[in-house]
Amino acid sequence: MPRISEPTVRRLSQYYRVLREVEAEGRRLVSSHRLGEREGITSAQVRKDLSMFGSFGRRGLGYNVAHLRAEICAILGLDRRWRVAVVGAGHIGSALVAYRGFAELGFDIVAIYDRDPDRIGRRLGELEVEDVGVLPRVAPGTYDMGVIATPLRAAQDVADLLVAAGVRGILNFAPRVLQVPESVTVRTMDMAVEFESLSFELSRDRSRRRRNRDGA
Amino acid sequence: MPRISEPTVRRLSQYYRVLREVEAEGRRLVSSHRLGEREGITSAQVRKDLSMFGSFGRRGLGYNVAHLRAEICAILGLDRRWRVAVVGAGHIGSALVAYRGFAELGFDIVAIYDRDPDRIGRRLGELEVEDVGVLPRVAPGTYDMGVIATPLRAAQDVADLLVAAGVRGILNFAPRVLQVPESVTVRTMDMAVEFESLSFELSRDRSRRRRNRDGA
DNA sequence: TTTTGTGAACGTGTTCACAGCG
DNA sequence: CGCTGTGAACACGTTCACAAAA
Repeated sequence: MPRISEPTVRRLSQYYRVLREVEAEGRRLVSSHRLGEREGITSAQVRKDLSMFGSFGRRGLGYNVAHLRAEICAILGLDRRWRVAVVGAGHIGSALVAYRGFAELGFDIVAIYDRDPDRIGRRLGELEVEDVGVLPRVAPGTYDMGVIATPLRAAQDVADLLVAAGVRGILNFAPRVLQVPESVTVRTMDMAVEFESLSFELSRDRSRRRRNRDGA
Repeated sequence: MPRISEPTVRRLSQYYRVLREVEAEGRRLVSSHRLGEREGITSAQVRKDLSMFGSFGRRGLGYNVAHLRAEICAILGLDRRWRVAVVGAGHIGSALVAYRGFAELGFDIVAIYDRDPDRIGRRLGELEVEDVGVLPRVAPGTYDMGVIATPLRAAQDVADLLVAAGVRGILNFAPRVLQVPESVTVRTMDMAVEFESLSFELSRDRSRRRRNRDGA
């Protein structure tokens, strides 16, 4: 199996989304063209991405929707459930706990922590906000992933706590690059960067605009 | 001025952040090495990025912090204020309105809309939730940018409304690629893609792990 | 004929390495 | 000597174009 690039993984996620839609529409087969179209991806790119993992299609016909969906599901590691701990019970943390879409994909938010005594003990859906002080005492392996939804100043400390608790992946909402061991993967959602990239684009001369790219 | 790539713009945003920190620390000069270090960017990359816009440094010394900060501020279009309308007064929309960090960068959230009668009229900080039905009647130019923080099914309709209202940039939290005219720029924050890219990474054999990348 | 799978060509972004200047 | 600015080399991702298969 060749090295898989980050853009390829992100697109697999998009194909997976389209496949679920297409499956719901009752189609049995889908071409690389149709598969990429909805997400603005060329058919050549779709075929190249999929060919990294095997030959899933049939020449002249396309891909079997159910089969390809199952393959990508396994490739992305979505054929199991992931236990996620959220740290920070502010707006973002609450939003994540309230949103049901992640559980559908296999990501169960099983705990939410905060430092603020006013928040500790409050109910959020099925969960009760726990004191982040007890996080260092959870058994390793309790959580697979952590989400950092705290103010900036707490982010690195929380990252350290999550790493100590044995998480192997972190989704970070704080606008800062986190120091973590090589064995831990971090993805940062940086809204400031997105806003600023919009303002850069809007500040440019209209006449020299390029194709409208979308991070999707 | 050469064509500026998307990764370069995102890094400018990161340099800008470091420069504000470094300025607060009272430093007058900063080297390309120090400037990139905190965000995990090499000094060569820093110099290359900056050289796209001019020669801001002094050989043997580095860059003047205040001056470079002002230059990047202008390049990113942060030397003015941007009027932002948020559509969707759920958790994400509320989080954006409550967070003060964006105003510091020049992004003023000046309105929040929703469709739900239970939410319309409610106060969120300084704002009152307005009926999204009145959005088509705002004067063009009232908003520079829009944020889509609605459920998936409403996203494209809201995008159309925002475009009709004359916004030129959209920050989209719905997991879907939006159809907009070429003159409008969209950036999508897709949490499902981020979660799935984490699960892909965590599912891979540890031994073949690569350098830990961070989208920052 | 349709559509995949894929090497080869291409384009773009990153890194190297060093000349140039302070 | 230190650090920037930058062409040249390199690595990587995308697109092309076509043989192969249904």
